[in-house]
Amino acid sequence: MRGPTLKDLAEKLGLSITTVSRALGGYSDVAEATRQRVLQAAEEMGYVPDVTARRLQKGRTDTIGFVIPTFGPRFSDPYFSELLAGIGNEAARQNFDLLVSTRAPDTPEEKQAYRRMVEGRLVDGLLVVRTRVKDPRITYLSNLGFPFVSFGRSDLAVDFTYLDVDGALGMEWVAQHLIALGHERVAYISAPQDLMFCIHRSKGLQATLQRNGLSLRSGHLVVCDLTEGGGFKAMNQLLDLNPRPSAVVACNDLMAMGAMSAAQRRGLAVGHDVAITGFDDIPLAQHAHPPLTTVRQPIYDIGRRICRMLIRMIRGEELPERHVLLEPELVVRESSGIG
Amino acid sequence: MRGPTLKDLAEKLGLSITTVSRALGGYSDVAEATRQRVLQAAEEMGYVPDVTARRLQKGRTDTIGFVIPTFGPRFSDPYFSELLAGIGNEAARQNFDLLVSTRAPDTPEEKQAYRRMVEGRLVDGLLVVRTRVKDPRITYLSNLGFPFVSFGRSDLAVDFTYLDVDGALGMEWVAQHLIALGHERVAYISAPQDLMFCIHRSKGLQATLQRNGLSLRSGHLVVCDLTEGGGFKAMNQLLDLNPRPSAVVACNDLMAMGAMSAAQRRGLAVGHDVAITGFDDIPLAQHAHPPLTTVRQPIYDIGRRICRMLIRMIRGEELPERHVLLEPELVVRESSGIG
DNA sequence: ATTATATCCCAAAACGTTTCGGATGTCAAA
DNA sequence: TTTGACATCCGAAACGTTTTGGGATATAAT
Repeated sequence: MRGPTLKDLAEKLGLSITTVSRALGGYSDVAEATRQRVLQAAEEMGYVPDVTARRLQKGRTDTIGFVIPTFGPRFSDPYFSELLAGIGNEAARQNFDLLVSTRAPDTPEEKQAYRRMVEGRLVDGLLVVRTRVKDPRITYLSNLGFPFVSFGRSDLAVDFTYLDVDGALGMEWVAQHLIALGHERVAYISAPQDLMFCIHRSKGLQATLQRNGLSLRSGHLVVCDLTEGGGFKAMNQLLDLNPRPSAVVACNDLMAMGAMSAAQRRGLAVGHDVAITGFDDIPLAQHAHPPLTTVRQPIYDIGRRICRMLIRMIRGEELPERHVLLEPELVVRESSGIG
Repeated sequence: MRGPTLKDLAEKLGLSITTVSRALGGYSDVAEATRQRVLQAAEEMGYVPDVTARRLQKGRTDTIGFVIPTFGPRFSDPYFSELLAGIGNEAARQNFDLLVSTRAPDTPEEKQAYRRMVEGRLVDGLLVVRTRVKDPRITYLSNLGFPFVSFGRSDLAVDFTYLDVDGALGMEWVAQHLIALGHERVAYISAPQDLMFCIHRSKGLQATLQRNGLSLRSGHLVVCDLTEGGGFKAMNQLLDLNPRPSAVVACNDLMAMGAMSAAQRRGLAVGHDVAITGFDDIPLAQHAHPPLTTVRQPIYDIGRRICRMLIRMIRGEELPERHVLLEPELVVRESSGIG
């Protein structure tokens, strides 16, 4: 059941382990004829090097780690599957393996997953996503000098390599769009405020409103989790207000979909009686009814890019930019107003 | 930067590597006092065993592999993130690591990913999902006798361990539901017919229609990929027909959402002018507009379960059932008819 | 004939564990 | 005093690679 080893090959060929190894490694100090013999025997016997042994010897794993922050038992987020596809494809392209762990954020289990990957030397570098205020993961990794790239900034004093999307700018566009449509009672469905991306988006929204003489009235900011269910509940709260908001900005698309659902269940026409916007532009946004106005960030590409940055870092290459801030793109569809 | 090894600990304590190792391993042939000394020193120096070295010695990896079949660059599927969460959480609970690869199905790259994991001895077992007709992955793994559990059956002669949801039964219920509502012109948006789950669903649908004197008319079966975009295009084709179908059954929820979108873009009221159903019951189905009639399968639990089965298998334990077939559940919402 | 230079090959160490088979010392029973 | 039993510890081998630092042989230059 277990495959042949270098030793088996060497014995069969009457060569030393060293020579077989070097032949396969393409070293120039083995005769071309021998090399061919080795190659052929390896092929015949179905030799595949034992990755574990190689890792132990080389002192590196050629593996990158990714701890996915999952919430609750039903973690169903199209956003993450797309990010994962980007990361996975890029890793494969560069001959890296990908070790994945799914853990609830800010728990001992999450901490343990990071420690295991880092201190157990399971991976050469880590990808950190959904950065949080005073993110302990970043402190931990920075202190150790362990290679990592984060998708999202932080409010810590330490300097680290990250890629982020300018959420404040995205929300500025959303706000301007809504203001241009004449909305004055704008409400905001926010994710928990310890998430950095949420903080940036909130700031962008509120700053732009204020610059235009508006603001979130009391009760017009409601916090919920990042799911359709959360958005649904939050929207119901908002619609109980009197007067109710004329426009509702959600922190991501999933929440926006939930919000639309809540409005529609009350008989309101989204895009008419109330404007709703999201953030992310997941593929479903385009096929929602009505199609969702949102802010696009290239999730798949982001996955590839942070993965590429990390691998460069691991290889010890100099990164062209250690801090990347992407401009998102406003995508206007019908949920924010028809006509 | 690299952490301390057993050797470092042993030197510091004036003990042998063996004793330190056995002390940490909780063996009874080391004095309690020594054990405490070792434990404390390990704690102080922040000793964490090198997982790679341990793997090489033990001859197993305590890792399970999972190759996610991804389509195209934008692979955004809530279904998979939920499945992954189930798998990941169960694996972690049992102290297994999870190695993930993302590859397009039926490509040389996919084959290579499997070979690497198996023959490179990177994992102790594999999870196979989205089984296909004459699935080469199953043939490959069966021939080698490599431990794996599949989510989905196959049409191969070989016997292997699987868990599946009875798609035929699910579709039977969908069909009966639509027939009870009086529909006679039922159309079907199918996924590529080399996917086993699709075959089962198709059969269930067609058999039930036939048993009731109905059938899919020509042009009423259209095949597309498993995305919203696919469903959207397929639905447009169906709506160009004259007479157009009065009910459209989609092979999964994502496609159903696309189909709804297409119908609505033509001014049709879903659930009124045309009935639409899905399959999976992703969380978004509930918050679609109108909410989507669909068939529920417990994706998260399935993830946990196949993972648990695989780990049992790896541990050499006897499985209570090698073939599990779950009954899905019809969830009637408004997209199939209002009133 | 001697020395230099390639060319081809290999033994042994190393990576950090776990485990097998003793080795040593102590103490009680014979 | 010897024997056995027990408690505690350790040296060395093993897992399968890669790499280091030569060694042997043949050919070419002096």
